[in-house]
Amino acid sequence: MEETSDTPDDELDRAFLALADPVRRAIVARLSRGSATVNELADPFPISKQAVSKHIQVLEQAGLVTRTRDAQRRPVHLAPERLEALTAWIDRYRLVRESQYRSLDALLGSTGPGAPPHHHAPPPDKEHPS
Amino acid sequence: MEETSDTPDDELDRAFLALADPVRRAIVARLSRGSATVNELADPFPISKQAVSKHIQVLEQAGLVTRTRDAQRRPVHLAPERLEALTAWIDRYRLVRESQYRSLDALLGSTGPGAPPHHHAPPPDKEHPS
DNA sequence: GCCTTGTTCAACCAGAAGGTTGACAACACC
DNA sequence: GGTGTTGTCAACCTTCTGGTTGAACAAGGC
Repeated sequence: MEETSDTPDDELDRAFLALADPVRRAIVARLSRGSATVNELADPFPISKQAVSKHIQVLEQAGLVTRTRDAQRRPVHLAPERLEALTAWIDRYRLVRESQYRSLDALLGSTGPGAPPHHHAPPPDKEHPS
Repeated sequence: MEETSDTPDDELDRAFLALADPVRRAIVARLSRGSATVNELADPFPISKQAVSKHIQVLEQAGLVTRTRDAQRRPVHLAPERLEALTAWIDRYRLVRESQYRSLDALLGSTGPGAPPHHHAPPPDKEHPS
């Protein structure tokens, strides 16, 4: 069981943070139907183009979109691999594995922030998620 | 506007935002192996318990964890449904249809200044493709 | 009743996020 | 060459976030 097999913490940070904004999610949704330019992306939103440009930069730094150059236009394309990395992360924890692991790990030992936790062996409480 | 059927924007906001922090992701990872109390969760992190308590509140408001009461303890449990809602959202956009992708060139070529004619004929989905 | 454990509340602070406006670079068109 | 479109950069403002410390509340144990 490897955590973060190919996705560093920073990248997960940026990717989740990028999707934590409705404007950026709408941009992703729109890009999934085809690439678009900044103006096209900015059009449906009541905010300035500069703000949308910033959103796109956030998405780009998160690895969720890429950009090419076509004259003065900078078309934006969705980069689905990063989205798959997110589902990969989530899928590791969607399934709550209970009984057998609980005895091993109720506490933890060696984890700093940013590193996935390991296990220890202290007094587990017996609450199960309904 | 039929957002209420699936996952409202606010909930997605909170859920993605909650996962955009390495401490909170580590808490989720930890909880996937079994429920834990605030003290247990706070132990591996170099931050105060109050800070961890805040993180847990963020996760709770995001619907990612639930809490019960056990004497003076407040054990925290993972709530996998919300995680599945996130993968459900992502899965809508992971798949980029190639035909539209290819039509990028046509789009770029035809979208003139003044930008009136968007000629995307095959829009199978709107905001939420199933 | 009092003390200990577990958790939260309140006030506060530094830094980042998201928005604005204005100016400017790059390129196309006339 | 001048004009206009596309997009970004810079400065600025406001709000939110993540952290701190210190005190307070809740439930058992003595």
